[in-house]
Amino acid sequence: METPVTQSVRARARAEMTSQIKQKAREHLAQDGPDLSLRAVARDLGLVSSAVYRYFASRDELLTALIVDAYNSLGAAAEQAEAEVPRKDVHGRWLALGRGIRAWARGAPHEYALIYGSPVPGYAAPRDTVEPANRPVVLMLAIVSDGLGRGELALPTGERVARSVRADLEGIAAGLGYPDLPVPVLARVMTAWAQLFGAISFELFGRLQNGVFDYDAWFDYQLRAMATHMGL
Amino acid sequence: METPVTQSVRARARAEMTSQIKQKAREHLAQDGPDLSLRAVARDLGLVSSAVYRYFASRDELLTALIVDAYNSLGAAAEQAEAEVPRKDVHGRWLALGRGIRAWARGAPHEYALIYGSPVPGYAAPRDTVEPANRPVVLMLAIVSDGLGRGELALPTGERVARSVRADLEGIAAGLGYPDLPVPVLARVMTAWAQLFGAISFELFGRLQNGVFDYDAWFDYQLRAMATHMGL
DNA sequence: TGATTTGGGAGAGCACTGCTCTCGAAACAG
DNA sequence: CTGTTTCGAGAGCAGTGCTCTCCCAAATCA
Repeated sequence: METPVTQSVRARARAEMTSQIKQKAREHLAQDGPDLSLRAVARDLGLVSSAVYRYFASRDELLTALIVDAYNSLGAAAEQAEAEVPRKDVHGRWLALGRGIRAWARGAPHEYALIYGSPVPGYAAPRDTVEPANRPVVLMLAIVSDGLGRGELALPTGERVARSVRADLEGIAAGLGYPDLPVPVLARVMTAWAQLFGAISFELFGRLQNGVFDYDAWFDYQLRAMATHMGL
Repeated sequence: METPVTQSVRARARAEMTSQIKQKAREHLAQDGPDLSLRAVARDLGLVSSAVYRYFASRDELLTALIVDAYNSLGAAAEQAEAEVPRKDVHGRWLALGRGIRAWARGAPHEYALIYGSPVPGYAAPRDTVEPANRPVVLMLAIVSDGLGRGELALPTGERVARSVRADLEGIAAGLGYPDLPVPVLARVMTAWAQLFGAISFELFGRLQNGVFDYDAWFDYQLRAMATHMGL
């Protein structure tokens, strides 16, 4: 019942090399922008370009790996930030979640651009990415769900939601493990999710330059505004 | 006092060629994604690659020209859509504006990605782009300003805006020609602007695939939600 | 142990890219 | 008609993604 050590040596070397390539690629991405050069990565690792193809079948596959990693990294950061707030403080949990996501994005803007910027040409999101990509949304649903259970969520009233939208939202919520959330709440959460993404993108992509200077405060304002919108 | 016809011939030919290059570039962008190949554009025009450099100093400069055009195209589409609604119907004007922007984006997704996706590596927004880029925001301010004047805008109450945010927002509004709008209104308009952008980006970049199917209805819901948020 | 399969790096090479340079011809100006 | 400007052609450079062959060392099997 021993682990196959011999194979493990090779496997470990391979895993090591793979993560080294990804790491160098991330550095190049941060340094030289999104036009990632496989050859440059190989050079920095003392490799010849063709050697990299033993680990990634193409440049796109490398990028896909980086995208998957970025989704997971963002998801972990979001979950950790949110977890540090007492469960009963649903408003604080939302703020922490938003701030955590923004902090991660500011710390790794190129990886943020990778997953939330314009999609890469040849790239079609593989199955690996959809689950980690949903982690922040799942967190949002968990927060409003808790708020609802604790009676700390103001249910939206007078909400008119088209039937098709209702169906779509119910499908999404069911797929993410929250089949019982009221549709108006879902609608507002998804609206806030788009707002959050838009706010961060505006900041990181420089769309507010020479207009907003105190980005921290502006982002916080928006977080609170959407909290109110969601009834938190 | 005649126009210099002789020079005009050359100038016209040059303008013609310039716009042909841009047009073909747009087609390639739509066909083959954002990795625009100058040589391919030249080939399609029966030119050798170096000839293109008589018109654009670099690939980046061509892209910049396309970006400026895209901003203006979007601005014009937004203004036209908004103009078709009676002035007194401020709610309808907001809906028309949002739908117009989305329609333009869906009709030219690659140009939308060019201006609202991740920024191009070497590219720093030149002065030419900031004015056309602001046109949609100016429209939004015009709508809420009209709504305020006509008493059709519900002023937000209980809004707490940090001092630095207040200053930033006032600066933005003043720079866009609406120095007298109340800060809470401004804050909500800018929040809605980010939401609008986020909603369109999610749709176009496929971030809601297998979740939302009736994109029209979902977008309309969000537009109405943000209208309420702005007091329209 | 010895033979053999396998993994992975090196190197050459192909087609492509952005960009620069020189050259020549046409269009313009005086 | 002469000189100048404009602009396309072509060659060439350095870089790219990717493929192929070669080859060696390490792991596997007999």
